[in-house]
Amino acid sequence: MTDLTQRQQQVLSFIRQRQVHGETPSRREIADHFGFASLNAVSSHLHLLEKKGAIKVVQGRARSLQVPSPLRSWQSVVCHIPLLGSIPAGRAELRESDMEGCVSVDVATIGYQPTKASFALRVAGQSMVGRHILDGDLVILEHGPEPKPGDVVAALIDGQCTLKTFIVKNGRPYLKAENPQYADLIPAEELVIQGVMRALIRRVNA
Amino acid sequence: MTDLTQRQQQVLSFIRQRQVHGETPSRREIADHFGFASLNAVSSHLHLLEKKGAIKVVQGRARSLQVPSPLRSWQSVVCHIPLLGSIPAGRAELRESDMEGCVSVDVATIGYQPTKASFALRVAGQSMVGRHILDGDLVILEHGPEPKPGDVVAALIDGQCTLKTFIVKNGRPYLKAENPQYADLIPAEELVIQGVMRALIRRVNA
DNA sequence: TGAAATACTGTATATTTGTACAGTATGACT
DNA sequence: AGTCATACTGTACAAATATACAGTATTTCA
Repeated sequence: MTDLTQRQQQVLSFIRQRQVHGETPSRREIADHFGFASLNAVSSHLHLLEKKGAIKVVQGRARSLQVPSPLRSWQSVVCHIPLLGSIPAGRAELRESDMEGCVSVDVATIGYQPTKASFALRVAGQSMVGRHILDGDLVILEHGPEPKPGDVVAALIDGQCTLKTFIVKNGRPYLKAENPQYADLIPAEELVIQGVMRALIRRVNA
Repeated sequence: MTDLTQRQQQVLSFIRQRQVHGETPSRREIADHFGFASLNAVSSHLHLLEKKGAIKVVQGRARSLQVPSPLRSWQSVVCHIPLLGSIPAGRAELRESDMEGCVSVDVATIGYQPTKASFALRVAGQSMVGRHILDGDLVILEHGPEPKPGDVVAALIDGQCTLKTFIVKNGRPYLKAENPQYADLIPAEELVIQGVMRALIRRVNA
């Protein structure tokens, strides 16, 4: 396959940019962007791009350019999970005011399909290093399901949302910190469990 | 704001589904999907959905329905990183044949803008537990940049791509495993460093 | 020098698409 | 009974859009 011309690359990356923002450009919009007076300038570029396999043109459909990529065939659905700063007492209603950001990950990577009851938290403190969860890590949790012994859960303790390990001792549930310095055991019945950990994302400073 | 009718929810989720696949449906396609004989059925639904704030209709533009969401304003650009099964010797050319999957994450979450030299690996073995990197974790790396002391790097050792810590001792670079059981020190000059770790994603089995 | 590919202008047209208007039917609520 | 919102059929039309054809200038390459 021939390589792309400079101009063709420009057109391609313009289409790509628009795709990211959720809109496939029409031929007229491409012409406007590059200052073309003629639509045929766009059309011929698109033809060449298709001939070289860089794009796929669906006949007769508006705004339906497709940019295939070797990655594309591996991609799974990307879902968006609210990153909460703090969880208010009571139910973990996902209020807009508590939202601090958004975590977007594909389903295959985190290994499960998030629901409306999914949310993310940023870990504060070293209390879970024993489970290899570090300060600053981003944890994705699921609100609702009953935790199993050994699960990492988020619980509301003194108004603060804290990560603990859920354990059962003598038939009674407890929460445990995974750090020798914070080796306290809290009866789980006194607490509201906000969610069960499902995934973790860590960024490493360059 | 009024709640959505059952039918309106159906229409909305159909639009959402198509959006995920990269295409916004036209009014005729929506009509076809639901078996409407009239376009006005679609139009009135869209009007009501817009009135209730569930969608945004851009006037006069084909396939330009937008589905706003409280999350939307927080979303950043999602990028797609190839998940490699094995890295062949020599340059880390991203060949299609080595691709095993695709990791999609947004830029804000992993904290940097990946390039074409970015790739992901699945961690095999316990050699990096000391750095809180576990067996099965997914690591995102950047090919190219010179590692700094203390960075986690992927290196090609005996044809296997392995994670190590990059350290400098007596002015000479070494690679070190972060596990007392594998406490060997390898001179870095003998090896090809494939990439520097930038982020980590861990999935927790439900 | 000549051929071929690229990069455009200019004009025209068929199709897709959005939009408007008129009307029917049904259920919920007052 | 009457009003209102919802959920459609049916028809028509204008704007947006894709597409085709004819032609020019420039570069590349043989």
